[in-house]
Amino acid sequence: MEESTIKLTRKEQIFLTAERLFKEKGYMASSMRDIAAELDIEAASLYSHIKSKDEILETICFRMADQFLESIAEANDLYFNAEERLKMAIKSHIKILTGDLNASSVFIREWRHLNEPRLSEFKELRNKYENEFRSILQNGEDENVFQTVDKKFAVLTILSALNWITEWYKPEGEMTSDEIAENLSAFILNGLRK
Amino acid sequence: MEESTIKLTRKEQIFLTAERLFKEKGYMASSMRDIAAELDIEAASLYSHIKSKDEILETICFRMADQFLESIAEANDLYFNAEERLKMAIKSHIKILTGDLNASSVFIREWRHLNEPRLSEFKELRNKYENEFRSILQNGEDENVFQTVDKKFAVLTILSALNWITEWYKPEGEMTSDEIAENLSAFILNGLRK
DNA sequence: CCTACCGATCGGTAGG
DNA sequence: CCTACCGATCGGTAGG
Repeated sequence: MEESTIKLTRKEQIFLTAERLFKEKGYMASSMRDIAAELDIEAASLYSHIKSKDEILETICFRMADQFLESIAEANDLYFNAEERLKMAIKSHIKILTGDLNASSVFIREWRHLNEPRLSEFKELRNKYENEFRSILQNGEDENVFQTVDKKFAVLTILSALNWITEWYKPEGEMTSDEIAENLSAFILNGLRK
Repeated sequence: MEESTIKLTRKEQIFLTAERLFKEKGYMASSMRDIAAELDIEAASLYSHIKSKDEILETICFRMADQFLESIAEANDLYFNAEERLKMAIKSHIKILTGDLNASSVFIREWRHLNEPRLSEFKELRNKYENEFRSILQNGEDENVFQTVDKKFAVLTILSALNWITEWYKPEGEMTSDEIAENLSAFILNGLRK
């Protein structure tokens, strides 16, 4: 595990531990004392490295949001037709998810516990990301390659299928991350193509 | 709203209020005092009608689980070919979800906070339900109507797309529950057919 | 990074 | 259904 073999700052160790606990038990059910115990220190000592429990959740959620937004910008830069853009966007999304399951789960499930104004900022980033997907579907429709569908509805359906991966994916499992990406993008493209 | 116009037992009012709060803020972030305040009574008074906070969550989760299991049994009873079975199973699933968004959200998101042994019982029911879907996909493959796919993977993908509806569906929105069911079952069937 | 501690809040009970 | 209350636990601070 990274936590024990690679040298990380205490702050990063705190984030990694929190991600794991937040995924397992949820943000509200994980106490600062739980996190501290995992690191063999006292709860009060955490506050030498971080400002608050809120800060941990914020850091996790916004780091993930940034990664997702970067990856779709890259897909749009690299490709110019809708089908390849969507294929890469789906694969990158899955790569990010499976590359850090703990942080991804927190990003997907626990963002509701962000406080304002961070909560609104987060929702805005999410919306921006969904918008990029909607644009790709529109591209495909304009190119006469994709069917005419309700974009909002289609994007939410696609992203839900992708995000659910964090609920069942096991790195030791039968399917590799790439196989999942291949299957899912084929399934989705198949459903969208004319 | 049902809560004010139809006469309900106090116990049912407590469940309805809890479903709404658990959906909005999550189980852990909703206190017994929050629930009581919504009903204009003291927290201690809740305990004349229910045994514990746990009991509320259990009731919500298992009621929903029972509904889903009944609905798929009905689909299997009424139809004998895979395509019709799956179509009805999808539509019934969506009807249950949109028919009670609060309870459905709790069922989907908050079951993790069940305690043993109820947690294991719940997971078993969930697995039973997923198994019924897997059987239908197998039927379709045997009938030479559906493609050969990884059933576990396909069912999780289908259910995730269905369940995500609770995150964005608004009864006042543009799409009716039936339209969503129609679109989604067409999309899924399209992806599965040979 | 620790000891010692704070005020707030939690689920729940006793007794009426 | 309420008053009065319990022990436990929470996020966080002061001061070293």
